[in-house]
Amino acid sequence: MAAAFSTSAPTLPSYLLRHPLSSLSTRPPADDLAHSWILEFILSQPIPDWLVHEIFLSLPFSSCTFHPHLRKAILIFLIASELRHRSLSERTLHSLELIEELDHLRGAAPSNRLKAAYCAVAVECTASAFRDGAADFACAVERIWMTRVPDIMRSEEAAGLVSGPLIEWAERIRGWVSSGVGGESLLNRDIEEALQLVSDYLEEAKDEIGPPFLEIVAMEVLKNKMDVDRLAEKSGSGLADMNSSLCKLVKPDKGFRENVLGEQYDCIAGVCIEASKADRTRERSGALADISGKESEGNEIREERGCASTKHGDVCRGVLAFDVDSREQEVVHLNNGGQDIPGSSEGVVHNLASGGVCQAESLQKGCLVVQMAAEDALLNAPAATAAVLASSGNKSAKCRSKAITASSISLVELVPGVESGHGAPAKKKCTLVPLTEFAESSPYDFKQSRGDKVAKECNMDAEPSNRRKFGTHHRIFERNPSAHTNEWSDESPSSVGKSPAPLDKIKLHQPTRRAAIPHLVNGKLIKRRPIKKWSSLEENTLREAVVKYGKGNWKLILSCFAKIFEERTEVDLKDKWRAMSRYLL
DNA sequence: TTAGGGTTAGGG
DNA sequence: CCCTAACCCTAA
Repeated sequence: MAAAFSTSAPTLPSYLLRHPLSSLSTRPPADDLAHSWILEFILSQPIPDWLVHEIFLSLPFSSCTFHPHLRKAILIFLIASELRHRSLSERTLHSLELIEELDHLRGAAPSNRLKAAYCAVAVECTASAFRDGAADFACAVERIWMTRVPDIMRSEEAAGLVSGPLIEWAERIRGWVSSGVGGESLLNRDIEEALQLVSDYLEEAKDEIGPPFLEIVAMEVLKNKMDVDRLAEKSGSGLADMNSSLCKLVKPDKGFRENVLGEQYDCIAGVCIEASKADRTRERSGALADISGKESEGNEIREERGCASTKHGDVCRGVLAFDVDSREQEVVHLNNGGQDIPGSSEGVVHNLASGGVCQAESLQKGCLVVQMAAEDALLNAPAATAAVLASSGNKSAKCRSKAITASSISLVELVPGVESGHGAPAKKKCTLVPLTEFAESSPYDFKQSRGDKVAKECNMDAEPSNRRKFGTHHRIFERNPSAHTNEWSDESPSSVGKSPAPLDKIKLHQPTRRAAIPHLVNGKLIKRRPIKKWSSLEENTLREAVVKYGKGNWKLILSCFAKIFEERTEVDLKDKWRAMSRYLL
């Protein structure tokens, strides 16, 4: 269907063409168009950040080039994510710089709110470092005020971030550093002010980029009952499929609803179910999962009531059950032009705090339009979802995609690979590219116009020295080596105070492990971990987890039952299952 | 990250 | 000493 859109775009209704992601002049590779729509839609949904990331990784983008509009949406999402965690870091600064460069590229005037937010974040980062100690403060001043800020002042693209207050702060802080006095006033700063300014800018930015393409399409379909016959007639066979789909969507027959639409809901339901489970695991430090079924109160009820079912007809029960904070829940009936969505008699549980009915409707629209407009990607949605589920915390599983046909999804093989040995054909290296990197990937239109100057090296393993520099300023298409904060990882106590984790890998929750490397204890060399007998709880959990997730998904199982499998490794799980299998045989 | 072979600790 | 469970190593 994406191909149909790309080849017969002139016949598209004008309201579709108004959206940046439908622009003929800036169209990404056809295969990626639908994925861009989906990603843009997903970014706007009230689902956990890590899940957005997982879905993103499951979208088989064929190219590393992204539309500036999509990149801006990603950057806004990343900043919003930090805001939700009440965390402002130099990564926030970096994201704001990237946004300013994107705005500059399209000729948009610098935003005053953006300037204010940038200044506030820069000061807050400095204040935060100041609170951490003199050494951190000195480093932060060096990075932010001696390097970053002068760089943006010099650079053409990010100069729009420079404001009077920023210059004043730069002078003030440099003065403090040189004189050694006066910095104490930084301690009195309130992060709330910075958070509010960033929040204000985000509101403006979200208004500016507007609703997702898919939502606009869905809105039109649902409101105006798009004249699909006329559209199809105009477009010829290219849109015949869309015509057919639209007819079914607007007037869905039972079979279609159950078999096709239901499947889409099934996918999303599955993702959300796992989101709910995994979030519970994370949020409660792994206090999960009495899988014997004793746990049946509060949020868990959602799952037991029906979320766990993935059979058609059941899939809409408790679809959006990813709220883990026991916030108010409400059952909302989805309605499609007076007709219930299949299986929706029980309604959709969703998070009112995140947008209420609109969110449920958005999801509904997304499903409808995804079915209509992104057939290429969404026909593979079950496989993609399976990949998400199978690889939550198990990234390489995506490369193998056991449960997925090879043709169905290329997943994260987005990164130009390294040559394999023995003269074998070059393989794509299965390197995961976090959303942050794609937000920084070069826009295809800009890339073409500027040649290799801005070409992004997608291989995250590449040495920074291989990357083009633009003075000392961190170019929009380069990673920022000084950016701190790893928003995709759960902060572990052991990581506090240490160097930030590399940003090119997603970190999922890891249970604490017993020391495995040979080490000295009281002068005695410990070569291996002490033997820890498996409890019956662990054994039972493992049995049920294998039934649930399948043998071989040890990382996923460990992640889901981190609390129960405390101090176990995925290899331990594998070994134990092997031993148990032997016993059973 | 996983699978499978190898090694080690501990109980009988 | 043997057996088994738990743990380790390493190729793919």
